[in-house]
Amino acid sequence: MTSAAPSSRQGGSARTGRPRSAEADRAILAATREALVELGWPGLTLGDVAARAGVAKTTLYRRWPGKSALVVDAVAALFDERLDLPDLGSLQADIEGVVRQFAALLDRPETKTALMAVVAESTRDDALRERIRTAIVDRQKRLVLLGRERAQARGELPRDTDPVASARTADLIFDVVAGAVVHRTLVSAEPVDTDWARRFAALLLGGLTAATGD
Amino acid sequence: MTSAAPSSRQGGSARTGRPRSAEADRAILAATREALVELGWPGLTLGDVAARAGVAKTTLYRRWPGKSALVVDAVAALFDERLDLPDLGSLQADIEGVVRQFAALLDRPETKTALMAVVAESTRDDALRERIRTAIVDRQKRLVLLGRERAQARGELPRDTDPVASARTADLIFDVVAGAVVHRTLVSAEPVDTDWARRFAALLLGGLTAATGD
Amino acid sequence: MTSAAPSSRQGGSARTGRPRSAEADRAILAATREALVELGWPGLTLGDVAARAGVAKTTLYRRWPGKSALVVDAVAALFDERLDLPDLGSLQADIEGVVRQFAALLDRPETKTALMAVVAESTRDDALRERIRTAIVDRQKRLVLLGRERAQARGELPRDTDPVASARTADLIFDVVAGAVVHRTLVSAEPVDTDWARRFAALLLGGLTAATGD
Amino acid sequence: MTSAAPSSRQGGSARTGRPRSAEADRAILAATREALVELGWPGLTLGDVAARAGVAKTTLYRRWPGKSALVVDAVAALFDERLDLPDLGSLQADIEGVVRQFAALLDRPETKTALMAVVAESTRDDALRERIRTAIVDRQKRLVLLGRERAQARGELPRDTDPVASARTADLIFDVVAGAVVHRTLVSAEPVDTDWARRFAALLLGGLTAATGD
DNA sequence: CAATAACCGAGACGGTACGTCAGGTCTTTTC
DNA sequence: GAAAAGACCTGACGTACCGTCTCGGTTATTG
Repeated sequence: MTSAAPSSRQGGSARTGRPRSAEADRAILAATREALVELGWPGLTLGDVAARAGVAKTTLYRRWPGKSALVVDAVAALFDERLDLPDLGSLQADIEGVVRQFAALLDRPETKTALMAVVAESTRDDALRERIRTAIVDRQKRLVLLGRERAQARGELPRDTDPVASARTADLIFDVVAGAVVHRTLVSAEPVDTDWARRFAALLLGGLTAATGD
Repeated sequence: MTSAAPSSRQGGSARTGRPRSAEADRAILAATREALVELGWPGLTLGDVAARAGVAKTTLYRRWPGKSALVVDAVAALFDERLDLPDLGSLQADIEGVVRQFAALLDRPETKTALMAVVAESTRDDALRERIRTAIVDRQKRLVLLGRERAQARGELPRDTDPVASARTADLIFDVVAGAVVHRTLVSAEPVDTDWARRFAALLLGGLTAATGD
Repeated sequence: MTSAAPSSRQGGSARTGRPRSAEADRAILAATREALVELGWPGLTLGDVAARAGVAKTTLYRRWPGKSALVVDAVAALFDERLDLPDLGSLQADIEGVVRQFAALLDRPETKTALMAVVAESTRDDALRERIRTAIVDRQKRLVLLGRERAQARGELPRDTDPVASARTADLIFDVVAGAVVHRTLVSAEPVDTDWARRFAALLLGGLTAATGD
Repeated sequence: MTSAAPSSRQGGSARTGRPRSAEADRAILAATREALVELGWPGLTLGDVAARAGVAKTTLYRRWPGKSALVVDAVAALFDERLDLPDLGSLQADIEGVVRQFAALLDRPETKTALMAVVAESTRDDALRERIRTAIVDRQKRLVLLGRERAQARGELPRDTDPVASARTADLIFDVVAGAVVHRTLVSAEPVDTDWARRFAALLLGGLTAATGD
């Protein structure tokens, strides 16, 4: 499940000339993550990334529109790699598990420093917001859907009746889970330990099961 | 309820010399908010702020260590002004109310663009993180405490028994509420409308009342 | 007789990449002289020079280490242009001529204000002193050598026997002539008029012819 | 023969109020020389001088109009102290002696770095030029006059007949001697050793005795 | 001996230039 | 025609020093 490709050539009929090096793409994204670890978002410069990747700055600008988009692509791969939903036997356990995975991901220096920054930029850049949505947000909503399916199969949650309400609830849950973990980790700057994960999962689970009707 | 003063002179024994102009502080913070509205976080420069405030750049650097800290102070005042917790008769209504207030605050151009940016910077700057905590986070936790008190008075929530657990729960709720609203607004980039607020409040309320013990 | 080029790329093997604009060099040096005329040495700023030359400040710093070095190069060209030694028929006349030329040069606003300033800076900056020596001092010693040759051809001075002593004497004469004119013009702040030039030339000529041996 | 007092109160009728501290004057001038030695002219700042002297910057500005004037006063005292004209028995020896004294003075870090700088500034500041003239130049012309008197007493030079021509010649000699030594020391940056002093004195002496008429 | 006037230290103030750095673009030569 | 190299323009950065100002407080002379 390879993550987002960089912006492919826009013009349709491009066949002639030297082809773009695929190796360069990998090197650039790896260099970006590496630089992010060492320097953090504010210290990361495209010139430095280019130098680490053994690539000219020009090449970099030919493929990404700027620093933010590059970082989104570099970080998105980590989300695919690091987040999954192993079946832990109960919805409570599954929630705890994904919460702790997500917290661990946010604790990595690459993501910790970069995620809020690109979100901040995205408030003024629609293309960037769209890139974040497709490369990160929408891809990870699968976890919510999968978790609910399993819980329904186990009988922990009722079957969906209205598909529209179902989708809205999934979005709500995603915002609550992701938002709470991000806020705990980056704003409150407190650890997401076993205790917190358990208490958060209990709160969420209580809310989900209490809301019989709506 | 005046919000955080800028970094006062660190040396304790400061009585001599020309005193700092209090007028300048006000002008600088106002200019910062104004510039934030017009230019957004990335476009905001300290030189421009100084010019708008009719103040020299050096004056600005004498009082704040940098752009981020200044913005935190400038924005913190808005949180004090814009967030309160009028008694709407029920916990559900109180939650809905504060959620919508907070969402409205995050929709203002000053905060939308700046808040995530300073949080991003704070991941690499302990002093900045501390400033955010004292100027914004800790101050707004009062809303959670007040809401719970009222709900307890109404009999909607049980009385606290263990003060330690009580404090931990307050923190959890704060992370959930603030995180969910921020994520909905800035990451998912969807509106916090009446419906969402109602459904979120119901979810949270369910979780709170379901968790009898713990 | 084009004067000193600015500091060329230090690394030897530079062939690739965009070459430095030769046009920029000319524009910068011209702008420097122009700014020097209008603002004088203390008022001259590199930012202003860059703006006049239609060039970025960085371009300027890429080629010169600072204000002083730039001014040396800018002024050196004037020395090449403005000083020569037309054959006026006698050593006395030749000395008078070059003295008045030099005084006229020192009376120009570009040189008057800048020359002493860079010499002052050079007392603490070896690289600058070396630049002054190669770009100005050594180049103008040619005038002394040429004048002596002519005088010898006319029989006004004896032929050199010892080349070492000859060089030392040339240096001495250069210091005396240049030093006296500079001191008269800038320190005593009195004009180098016909009378002064004639009396100075007579003094020097007397010294030269009196010293038969060494 | 105490050298120039700093600018006294301009208003005539000042008698009342606290008088200016004479101690401060001494401390400031000493601090100036000290800072000049350590930092050189370009690195010397009035704030630093004030701190060294244990004095407020205000006090300093109350007495001198700026950096240059202060330095002139600080340096002028050295000229008085370090230059004299002991009778060495012949005009040649006297010239050599004063030349070497002057060169030694110019080799001190205070003077080396400061002298050209204030001269440079004086080209744009008439008050400063006047201060240099009265505090330094005119005071040291005494050496020329004294040397000539002695040489006349010894019979090495003819008695003056025309007082006007006599004064003009003294000025010329002063420019030649001071100029040559300054140029040798600061521009050519070569040492004024025994040999150079002897050859220079010989040249000058030759010029003086050759010029019978005129 | 009180009033007054000028001094003093400290340090904040508005300015201005500094030299550096990053973002992007453009121009070469090489592959 | 893409790639590497590197010069280019733009514009902000944070610092330093300038010379002025505003404080609280300290000497002197004058009344």
